[in-house]
Amino acid sequence: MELAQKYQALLHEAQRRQLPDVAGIRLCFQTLSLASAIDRDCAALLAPHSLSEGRFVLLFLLDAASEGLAPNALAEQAGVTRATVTGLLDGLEREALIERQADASDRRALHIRLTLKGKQVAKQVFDQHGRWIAGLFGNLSAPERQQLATLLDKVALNLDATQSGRPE
Amino acid sequence: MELAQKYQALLHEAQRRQLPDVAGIRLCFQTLSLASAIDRDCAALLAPHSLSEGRFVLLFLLDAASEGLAPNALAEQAGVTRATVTGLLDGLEREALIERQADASDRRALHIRLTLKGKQVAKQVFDQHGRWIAGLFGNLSAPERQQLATLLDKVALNLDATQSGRPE
DNA sequence: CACATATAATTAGCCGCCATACTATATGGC
DNA sequence: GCCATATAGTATGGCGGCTAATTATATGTG
Repeated sequence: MELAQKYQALLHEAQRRQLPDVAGIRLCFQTLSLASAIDRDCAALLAPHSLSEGRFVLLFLLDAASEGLAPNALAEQAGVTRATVTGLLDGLEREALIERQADASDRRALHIRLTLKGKQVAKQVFDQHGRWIAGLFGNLSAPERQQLATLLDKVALNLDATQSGRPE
Repeated sequence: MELAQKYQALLHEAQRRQLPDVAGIRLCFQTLSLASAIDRDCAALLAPHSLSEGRFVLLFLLDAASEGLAPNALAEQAGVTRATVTGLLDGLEREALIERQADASDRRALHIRLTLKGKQVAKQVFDQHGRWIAGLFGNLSAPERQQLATLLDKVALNLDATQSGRPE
């Protein structure tokens, strides 16, 4: 695997300094590089539709909610702040994929719905995205996948443990 | 492992729709979630020193170059654009960790060096960072680490293959 | 030497994330 | 009903990534 350039530079230096556990550093950088590569690949897939990952997530959530959703519900489900949702919705509205409608029972609130165009793009993109993501681990056997999932879980567990133990 | 909120929402919906290969989707989200968690953990470690990951990388590279480095060299090694380096250096300069000096032989160019404060912070942070990163995979056995590395490499290989095969 | 081209560092604008503040509105207790 | 508090969506500014443009400088060719 080719590590992202910054990780190559850092790793090269870690080796030069003969830091302990260079292999652990390398493993970390492998994980991060792979994640970056996946993100980059995903972005390339979404860009022709004028979508970013953030916009894609909102599109997906809205497609699943026939009655529309309020921005704060979108924020909750997407795991970002309301402020961020405003910007993402601005982009989607600019592309005529969504429309903002007033809420009848709460003058502060909005309902966000997909336009017809939005629904069409959604259908197209989800199909494409689904096929792409299904192929990501396509060269791993079922046992290998299980193995990978278990190992990732184990690392995440360690991360959670060290994080909660941090005296901050 | 607890997936990032947006992935939980997407996965929930993928399950609801009975998409094929939900396990593959889940595996992808596990990888991305772990990477995000590592990034977040790293950011928490660096923040008390007024450093972000980007700044840390530059600090590290500069610490390794006793004669200083030019911004374009930093950009190359860090794998970002010169424009991005300018912003990062601005931040580091603001914190008095670096100084910009004119290059005697090329009026367009600069030399970037660590200040004394910069060297001290660097020493402290690298020590801390090294211990942190060494502990990341601390709960994996040596064979498990090897396994994880191999699996990550394999996925990355697949990603590279599908990417170069893309007719763009 | 003149000039076309390339390069260095920075600026400006876009994007997506955050936190904070703001304006308008809703809620609940007294 | 009044008022303190909370909430909805947005604006603003910071940050770090990008691209393209800019100004100053360097290079190479004829």
